Amino acid sequence: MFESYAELVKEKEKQGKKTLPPLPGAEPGKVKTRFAPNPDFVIHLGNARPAILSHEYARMYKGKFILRFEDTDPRTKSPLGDVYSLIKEDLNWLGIDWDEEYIQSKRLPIYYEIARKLIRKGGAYIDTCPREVSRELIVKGRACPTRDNPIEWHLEQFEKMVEGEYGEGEAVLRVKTDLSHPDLSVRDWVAIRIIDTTKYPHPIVGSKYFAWPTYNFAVSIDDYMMGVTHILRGKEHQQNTLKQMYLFDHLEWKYPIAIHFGRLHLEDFIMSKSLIRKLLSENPDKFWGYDDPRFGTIRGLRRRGILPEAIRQLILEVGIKGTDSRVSFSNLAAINRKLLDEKAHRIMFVSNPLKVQVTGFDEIIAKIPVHPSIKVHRVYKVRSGSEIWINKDDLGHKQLRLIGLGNFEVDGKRLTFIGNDVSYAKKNKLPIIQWVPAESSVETRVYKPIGLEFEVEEGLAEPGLLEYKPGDQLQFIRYGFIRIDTLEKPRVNVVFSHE
RNA sequence: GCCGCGGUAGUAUAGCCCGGCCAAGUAUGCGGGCCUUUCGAGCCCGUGACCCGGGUUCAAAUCCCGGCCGCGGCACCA
Repeated sequence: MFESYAELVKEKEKQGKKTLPPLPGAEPGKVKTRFAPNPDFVIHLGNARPAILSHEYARMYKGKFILRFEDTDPRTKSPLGDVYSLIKEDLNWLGIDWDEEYIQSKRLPIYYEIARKLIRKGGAYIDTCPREVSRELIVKGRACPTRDNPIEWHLEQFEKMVEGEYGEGEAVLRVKTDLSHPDLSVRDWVAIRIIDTTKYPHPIVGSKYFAWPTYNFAVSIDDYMMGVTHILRGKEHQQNTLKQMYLFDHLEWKYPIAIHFGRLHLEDFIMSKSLIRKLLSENPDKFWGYDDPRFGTIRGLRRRGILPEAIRQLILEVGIKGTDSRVSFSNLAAINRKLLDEKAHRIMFVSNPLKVQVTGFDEIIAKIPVHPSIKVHRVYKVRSGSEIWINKDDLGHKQLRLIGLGNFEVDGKRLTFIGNDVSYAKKNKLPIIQWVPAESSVETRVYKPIGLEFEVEEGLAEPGLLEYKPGDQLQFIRYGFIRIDTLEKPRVNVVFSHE
């Protein structure tokens, strides 16, 4: 157990890790945070912010972290059955583990129980006015006349709502707040409404329930009952915090500490759930799915070759500021590059290939280092007079050095060996270039995400590429980092991560 | 329109609560150098910011007021 925040920080720094600013009101061992996604879509980089920060703070203070699925709207934000597990996969991949897991749709009886309690306390009422009528009254600072009915009446109507005797729009449970609050949505906000689940079945509980809690109602109850001490979420929830506080007051509960941070935009990437959904349904041939590397979804970034640790570092760096952050991809790439560089194996890949002949020696055993800091090599035997592929653009020099082969003099499409001295190459600033043996190259297609498009580049890689499998991340020498995506017979498809 | 939050270098962030040690730290980017028997990296040096205007004070990035700009919310969505 740590005595203070200062010690927590010291401990972290000892491990060489980035630290977050202290969490207000946090006591080591007692912090409890949660990440509460709506399973209507896979999570993206923006969602990773509350997830990673909440998790990080919980771990930092040796507290608990909860994963909670907020799936209480089968009508307009219909949860998708497979998304629950996809989100869990994404979180695991990000290195997030959780101590407790809940699904709100399985907790409706709990919300009903609290609703009854709240009605008995006079903190909520059943509104059976037509929706437009209630609306007009609330705008004027008044309310549906049923607000003043006796508590017994409300309790009865509530049971009718639960039993399914009311149809959609015929009755709602409202929390009493302040009918003169400047924000109209705060005035007597809706806690429970009817959703006809015979028309909109819920992927988990089907058509079992008709009375569904709204976000604010379910969140409040869960945060209280689960003992959440700190709520970290985006500033789009600021008004919700206000609404929820009325409920906490009615029930005499203490509100957790809430922190609202700004939005996180990754420039040039689509993060909007609705837009991605639309693109996928309208262009099924153009996009690859939730994990298309052109999308800012967590799985998209993974397929692009972004490491989970890079995402974590970015989020920790951005922190809990209230302002929006516009992060460029090159910034994320810079973090990723640093992590990738020390472990990505090197492969010689030639784009824009041109066949040339090498002469002026007998036979050279070219040793290509798998990685500059490892003493393992791939070996290619090259005889004088044989052909290799190099990038056409590299031919514009008088002399050049071919990695592992030596220094050469350029004469048209013929390269003549002039020595193997590296210092000569350095001294004369010869470009040190990659090449691929002509008789055993690997056809390679590179997909470079550019906005919503792919720039496709065909090229040839050295045979060593075949030692790797989809998902492996490599550096194509003088080209950039790539992630092997799929193997298509003789061809290898890779996704370009970044330079 | 109403309500709320915020504005530090190209980008991101520290500092702001508890004014002085901040002629503002860090990362990335950019420029230059060094090292290395091969790409990359690493190391060193340099570049560059407190939205504007008033006020309080011996002293303001930090406190107060006004303006401007950005963002969020104003659902029987989450």
